[in-house]
Amino acid sequence: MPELPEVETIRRAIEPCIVGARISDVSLLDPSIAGPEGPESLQAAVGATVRAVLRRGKHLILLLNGNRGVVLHLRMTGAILLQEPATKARVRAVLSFSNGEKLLFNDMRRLGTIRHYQDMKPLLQRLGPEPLDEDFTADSLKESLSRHRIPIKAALLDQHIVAGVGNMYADEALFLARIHPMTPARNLDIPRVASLWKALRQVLTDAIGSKGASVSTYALPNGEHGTAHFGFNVAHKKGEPCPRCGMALQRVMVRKRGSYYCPTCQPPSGDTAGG
DNA sequence: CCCGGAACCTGAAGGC
DNA sequence: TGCCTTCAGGTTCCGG
Repeated sequence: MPELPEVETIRRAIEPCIVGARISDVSLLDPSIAGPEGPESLQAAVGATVRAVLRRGKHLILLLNGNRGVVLHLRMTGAILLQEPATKARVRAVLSFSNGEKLLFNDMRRLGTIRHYQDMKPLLQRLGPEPLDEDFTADSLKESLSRHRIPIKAALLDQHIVAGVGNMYADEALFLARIHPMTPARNLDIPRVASLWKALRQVLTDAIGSKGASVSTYALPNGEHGTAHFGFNVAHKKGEPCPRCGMALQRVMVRKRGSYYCPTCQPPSGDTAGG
């Protein structure tokens, strides 16, 4: 499941291959990948030069002239490949470039999208802060969380509150910060928010260093696997002993999302709803 | 505004 | 063995 570290890893891999090149062809083997705008809308990108490859949250952005952009979102099972896959591929789209490079959009479940934006500004502005940027501080996170009474786990998954965090890294950050996933966001005091802020940045930075977590279908554009999942403490580890205290890790549903945590290290606070 | 739930999608896993 | 149901989760949309 590609989250910020996985998309950032992909960005770094493809950037040197396509920056400065011209998009020579956009081929949609599965037209539904273009979303409601329809496959024709993507033809507007043909002929444009890739000025930069950016990441914003979980969005991968090929920045074109005039603040236009081609935006790829991998959703659950999407992957970007720079070469023909060895086996079991579900290639939904192929972007070809003037320098001979090809980007293959592989996606088993067909939830991923590719879109052309005439102006990137609306997308960039509606997303929350980048958790690894300097303007994302413990104070700004506290200010944002204080406006929501939803469970902190749900708040971390809200892309308007912080961009790029998904189910795995939300659970890992909450474990490091010793916060129960059901705790109402606005009830976290400054010290606990500061712990969470630090944990979020730690978890995401470490995962980028490990080139992402290859659970499910995620792989690098050259087919290699990331290793971040080997460092996980709680994600997808129901029943295994907590690495800190040894207690069996539990899994609960928070807003329909499987949430892994240690019942001892992350006890429900007195004000935790639904505990 | 705030919040919960459905829908999208397909392969794996579990029940009978 | 095999059919059927449920689950996985990022995002958007809809309704109370």
